[in-house]
Amino acid sequence: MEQSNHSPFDVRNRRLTEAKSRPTPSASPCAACGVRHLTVCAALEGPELEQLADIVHNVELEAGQPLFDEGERADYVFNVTAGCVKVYKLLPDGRRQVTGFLFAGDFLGLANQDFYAFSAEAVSPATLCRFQRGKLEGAMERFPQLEKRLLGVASHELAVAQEQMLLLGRKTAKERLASFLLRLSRGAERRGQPASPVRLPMTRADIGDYLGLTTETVSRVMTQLKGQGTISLLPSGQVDLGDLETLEDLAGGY
Amino acid sequence: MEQSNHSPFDVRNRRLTEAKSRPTPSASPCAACGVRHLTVCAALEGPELEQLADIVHNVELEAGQPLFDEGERADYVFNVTAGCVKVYKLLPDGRRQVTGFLFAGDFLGLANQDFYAFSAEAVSPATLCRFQRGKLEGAMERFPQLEKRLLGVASHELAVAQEQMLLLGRKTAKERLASFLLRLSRGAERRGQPASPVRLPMTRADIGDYLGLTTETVSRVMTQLKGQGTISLLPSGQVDLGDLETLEDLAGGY
DNA sequence: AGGCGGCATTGACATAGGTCAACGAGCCCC
DNA sequence: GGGGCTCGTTGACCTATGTCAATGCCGCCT
Repeated sequence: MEQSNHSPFDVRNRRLTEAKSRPTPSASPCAACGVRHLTVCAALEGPELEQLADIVHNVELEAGQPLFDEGERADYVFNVTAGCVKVYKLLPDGRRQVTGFLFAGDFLGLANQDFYAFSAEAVSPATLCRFQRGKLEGAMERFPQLEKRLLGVASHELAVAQEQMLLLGRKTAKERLASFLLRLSRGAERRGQPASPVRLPMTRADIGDYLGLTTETVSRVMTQLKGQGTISLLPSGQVDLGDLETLEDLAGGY
Repeated sequence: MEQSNHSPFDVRNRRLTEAKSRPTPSASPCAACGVRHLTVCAALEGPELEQLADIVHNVELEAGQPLFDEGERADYVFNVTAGCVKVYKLLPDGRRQVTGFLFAGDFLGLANQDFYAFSAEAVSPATLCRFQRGKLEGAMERFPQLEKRLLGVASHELAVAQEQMLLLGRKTAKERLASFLLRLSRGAERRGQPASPVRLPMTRADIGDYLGLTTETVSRVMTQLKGQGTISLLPSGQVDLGDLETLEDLAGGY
C-alpha cells in the first residue's frame, strides 16, 4: 500500500495558514457566486446572503496541498467553489481510504466532535469558501433554513456513504470502476458539464484508495473496459464514456 | 452470496402496517423513557417533551420482521428503544451490504429524498418509537434545538460511515472482526451494559454482510481469535472479549 | 533538446478470502 | 423424543485481486 512517494516539490506539509486566505473582497461575492445554486448557500437570498458574505473567506490551494488533517481542531467548514478536493482516512501503517472526491458546490467539514474525523487535500488546484464554524452556527440560528439545508446535505451524504459501503463491501473491481465513472459523469452533469467525456483529475492511486483497490487493478480494469469498447482514454486525463448503457449494467444497477 | 434462505416462519413479507403500532398510551411516555438520554429526544424537556409524546407511536417487531424497504415512501422516522435492527442495501442479484446495526437509542430513517435509501429489519425482537416525518419537521420548527440535535446525529453517523468505509476498503478480515467486536462492546458500554461479554444477536451471515465478508470467513476468523485466546465464545451467542488490548491492536488503531 | 520524476501500464507470481460441500448442534413443533 | 429447520463450523479447492518488478510515457525544468 503506497503511502507517500512525494516529489521534492511536495507541498504536503505546508499548512493551511500558509495557503492564500483573505477576506473575500467586493460588495457581495456570494451574490455573484457561480456555483451558489449547487451549495448550501442557495438557502439564502438578498440581505441574508450579505450576512453570509461577511463571514466568508476565500482559500486557494495548489494541487497536492493539504487543507486539514484528521484530528486537527475543526475550526472551519468549507464549500468547494472550483477544482477537486479529496477526503481520506489513514490506518496507522499508512493504508489509505479516500472517502470522497469533492467538486464545485460540495460542502466539507461537518464534524460533530471538535476535531476533523478525516483529512482533506487538493487533488487539482482548488478554491474554497471558508467559514468559521462558530460564525456559521450563529448564522444558522438567525436563518433556520440554512440549518435545514445543512441537514439536507448531511442526509444526502449519508445516502452516498451507504452507496459507497455497498460498493466497497460487495462489488467486483469492474463494477466499482463502472460505478465510479458513472458518478463522475453524473456529478459533471449536475454542474452543467457534459456527461462525457469526463475529466479524471486524480491519480490511479487516488482512485484505488477510493474504490478499495490497488493502482494496478484500477489500471488493468481500465484497459479491460477500453478493450471491450465501453470507454476510451483520451489524452489529458479525460475518459470518454462511449457506452453508458453497458457501464450502467456493469455498475450493478446503481 | 446468500440472499434469503428464509424459514417457513419467515416474516419477511409482513408489512409495517401489520406490525403492532398504536398510539403510545399513558400521560408522558417520553418522560419515562429509559433510553431518552441516548436519543435525539434528549434535546427536549418538560412541556416540549409532552408535545413530542403527542406525536409518537410505538412499534414492536419480531425478529426477522421488516420495518421498511429501500425505495418505499419515507413517511416515518424511528428511534430504537429496545432490541436490534439492521439496515442494509441490496444489489439486483441479491448481494447484500448491511450498513449498520442499530440498538436502543439509535435514530433511523433520515432521508433527504422522499424514499428510503435502504431497508431496515429487526434482528432480534425490537421496539421503536415512530414519528410521522411531517410532524417531526413541525416539531423541529418549534424547537430548533431538536433540529440541531438531529444535525449532530447526522454528523456523527457520517463519521461512523467513513470509519466503515476505511474498514471495508482497507482492513483485513481479522482487523474487521476485531473492529466489529470492539464497536459492539463500546456501544454496549454507552448503553450502560458491561463492555464484555457482548451479545451477538445477529447471525454470521449478517456479520459477514456488514463486514464485506462471507459467513465462512467470519466463522473461521472467530475460531482463530478464539484459538489465540483473544476472545471466547460463550453459549447463548455471547462473546467474552478477554483481551481488549490485543483486540484494539488487531482492529488497526480504531 | 535532453534528462528527470512522477505516473501509468503490463507481466509473473502469491495469497487472502471466496466457493462448494459436508457435517454437527441447537431448537421448535408435532 | 424425533424429524426437520436454521445456523455455525470445518475442509478442500479456486480465483480475484494484491504484490513485486520492469518498462514506458509524458510533462517539466534547466
